[in-house]
Amino acid sequence: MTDKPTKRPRDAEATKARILSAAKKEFAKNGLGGARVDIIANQAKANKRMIYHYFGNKEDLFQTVLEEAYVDIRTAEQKLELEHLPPREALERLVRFTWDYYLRNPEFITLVNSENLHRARHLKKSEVIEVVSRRFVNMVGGLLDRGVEQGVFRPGIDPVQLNITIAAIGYYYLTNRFTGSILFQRDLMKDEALEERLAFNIETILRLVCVSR
Amino acid sequence: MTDKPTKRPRDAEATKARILSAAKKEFAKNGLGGARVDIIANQAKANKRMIYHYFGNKEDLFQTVLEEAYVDIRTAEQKLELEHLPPREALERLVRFTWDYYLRNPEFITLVNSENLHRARHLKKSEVIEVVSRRFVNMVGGLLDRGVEQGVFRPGIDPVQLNITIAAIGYYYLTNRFTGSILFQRDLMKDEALEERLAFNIETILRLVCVSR
Amino acid sequence: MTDKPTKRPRDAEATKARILSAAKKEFAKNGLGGARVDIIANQAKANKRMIYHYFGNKEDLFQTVLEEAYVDIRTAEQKLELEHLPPREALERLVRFTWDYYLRNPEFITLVNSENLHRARHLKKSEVIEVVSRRFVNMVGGLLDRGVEQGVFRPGIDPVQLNITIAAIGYYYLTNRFTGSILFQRDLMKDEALEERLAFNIETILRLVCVSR
Amino acid sequence: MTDKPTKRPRDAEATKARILSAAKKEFAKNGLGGARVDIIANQAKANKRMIYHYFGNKEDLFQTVLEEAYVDIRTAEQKLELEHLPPREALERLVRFTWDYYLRNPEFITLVNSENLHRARHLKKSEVIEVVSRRFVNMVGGLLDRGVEQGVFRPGIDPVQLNITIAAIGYYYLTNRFTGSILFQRDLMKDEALEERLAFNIETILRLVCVSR
DNA sequence: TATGAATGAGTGTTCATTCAT
DNA sequence: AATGAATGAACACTCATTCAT
Repeated sequence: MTDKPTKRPRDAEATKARILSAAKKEFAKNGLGGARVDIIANQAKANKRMIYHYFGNKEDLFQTVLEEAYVDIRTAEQKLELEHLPPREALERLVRFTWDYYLRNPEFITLVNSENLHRARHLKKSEVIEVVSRRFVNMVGGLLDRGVEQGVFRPGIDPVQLNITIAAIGYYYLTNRFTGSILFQRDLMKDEALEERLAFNIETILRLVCVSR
Repeated sequence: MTDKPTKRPRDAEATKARILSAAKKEFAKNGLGGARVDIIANQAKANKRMIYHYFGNKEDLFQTVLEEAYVDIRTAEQKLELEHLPPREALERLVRFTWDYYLRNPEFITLVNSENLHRARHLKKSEVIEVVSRRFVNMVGGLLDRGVEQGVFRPGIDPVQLNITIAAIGYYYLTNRFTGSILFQRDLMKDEALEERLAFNIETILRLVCVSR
Repeated sequence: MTDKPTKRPRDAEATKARILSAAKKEFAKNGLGGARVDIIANQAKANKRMIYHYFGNKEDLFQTVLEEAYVDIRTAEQKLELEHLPPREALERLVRFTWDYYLRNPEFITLVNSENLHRARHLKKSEVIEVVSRRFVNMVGGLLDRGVEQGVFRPGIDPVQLNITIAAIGYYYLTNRFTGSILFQRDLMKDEALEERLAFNIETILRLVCVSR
Repeated sequence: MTDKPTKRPRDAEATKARILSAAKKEFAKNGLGGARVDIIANQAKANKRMIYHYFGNKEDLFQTVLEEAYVDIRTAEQKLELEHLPPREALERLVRFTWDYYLRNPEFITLVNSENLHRARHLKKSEVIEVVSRRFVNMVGGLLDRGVEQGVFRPGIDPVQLNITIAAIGYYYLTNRFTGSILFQRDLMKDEALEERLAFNIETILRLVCVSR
């Protein structure tokens, strides 16, 4: 705070951050195998050597990018403060958030796809993941319990299955938007289509979870 | 059709078939970019040169594999004969079929993922796809109409959104089974888990479509 | 023998031979680590890809070169037909041969040096080596026995130690010819120096092995 | 010598020494080409930049290490005080010393090998080497003269050839211990083997030099 | 004196594709 | 119809060395 609080010597942190950002983009665009280290280096306005210096190798860089992506979404979810909303609103908010997050962070989806193509080889080695994941499941579990208590949610719903379903109905639509647009011969990404889909997804989840009255 | 119905120049057709089969496997396992032409040739017990002879190049081979995959699933769907079942049973059957098909043909999912990573570049060039797709949407649309007519389905449901949702809840679970198993710390692929998921998916769709009574 | 007895299709064997020859040169000149695959390919008038096709990788190529070098010298030794000479002449012939071989095949020395720098990592994996080596030790052992029998060689000499010594006094002189020429301030490689050294070596071995009379 | 006998700018000298020691190890292990500047810096607990500051570049560092190695062995040899021993004992002592020195300073051998691979490029530029070398040859020459005078050594032996032979029979055995152990299928480095070899070497030299009586 | 950041030119290796038979 | 040989462009990764502080 005294002398040079912000400026670091030749700014290693900034370089690392630029590399990570460029890597996320490139991995998202082309997958782990298709991504090019040269391109990452250029986009980061860094030297290829720096990537190996800071991140070891391409796979370790991918792992770091992936971990960061998971931590980011889980962190954002924690900020939703669902506890302060009535269960139904909270649930709707979660569906809406999930959809919006995927929409605004399309890299997340591609990274996850790539990781699954590689059988989660990198996530297996990660240590940060479990913690953030567990907290998330508990959050949804708590919401479900609260809803049941108040008589607005059906009892007996598995929070893991619900989580998966909420993710699925957004994720699938977006990851398969290219083939989908051809198969169904409509532009799945135009604004009205996106709004329509979100509404459909909210309806799907509410009908699944809420007691019919 | 008329000339030589039984006796084809057997070797050529067989070689093509072996190449296609090996290619589907390899593309599914490693994606378009990660697949190796050498490996396809070896697995097909064919010569690398044959691949180029019959299919032009790697991308064209991928396109052929992809088209075949879509034709296969659409053909199987047509055989369901949903028209002969009551709407509710027909809908459940469709959900069940979709799930089973993905489960038994995991290559389909990976091929589609790969194609979307490449922004449906190959599907765009395909001509066979539109036909089979349209027929499929009509089938589901017809089912919805019949269900509404009989008073068991809610009116106003978009068959495309429904299709996407039915696919999504199965597809997402299976394509993300590796990361999912780590995130949720359970084996998503053991028998009970699979049965449980199918039941959950049927419930999701029925609650979405059927009138609550 | 009928149609095209000598010419092979696009001559894979010739290419392999050219690669091996170029590799021997390059490895001898620069050691395993210092050798450049590019240079080997160029010198062999072959493509770099061919090296990997035929030999796997750089290390395997080195192993092949090394094995060939050992087989070559052991084969040449077998052709000496020491059995047909009186023991003393046979022994002298062996010393002379060893010296000449090192002199005419300087790559052999450098290859062996390089392999020892790498702790014989490649030779350990070789299967051909043991056979040819054993035959060689037996040859010298037989010669010693014969000399003892005839009363011209001292008894109790270990053939392995003798082998090593015969090799050592030639090998060391030649492998260290560069530093030696500076240290001793004479050109160790001029003709007279070479002749003088050979004579010295013969004297060394004969005095070591023969009975003094 | 006079000015600041005890208190040197300690850190600088210590850093240089640590670098030299680490460099000797690394060069001995991997040769000039295979040695890594990073590793030397790390092992020396110094900064890579220091190496360039104190020694110019990698090759100059190698030259310094090499010179030091030669000075060390020549210095040790001078301490033998062969003049105070009877010729035969003095000669045996020299053979024994040479063997022991190689055994206890294996880096020396590898450094010399590496330098010869590079055609003594660095030694050529050195100025200290000639002095120490000449003194050494003179020492052996003096010993030979003394032995001849006393009637125990044969006349006419070239001290340079003798030097080379004494070195050769130890050096070769040790530098080729890895390939040798495989070729001869015995562990050349176990204690008995080493003792046996030393005895054999002493015998070889004594028979070569001493008059047969 | 000392150090972490940064780089350009390589280095082994891989791959889709074409050539010659 | 089928095949082994050959290639050029690219790719992940490395290294000695210099820059900036």
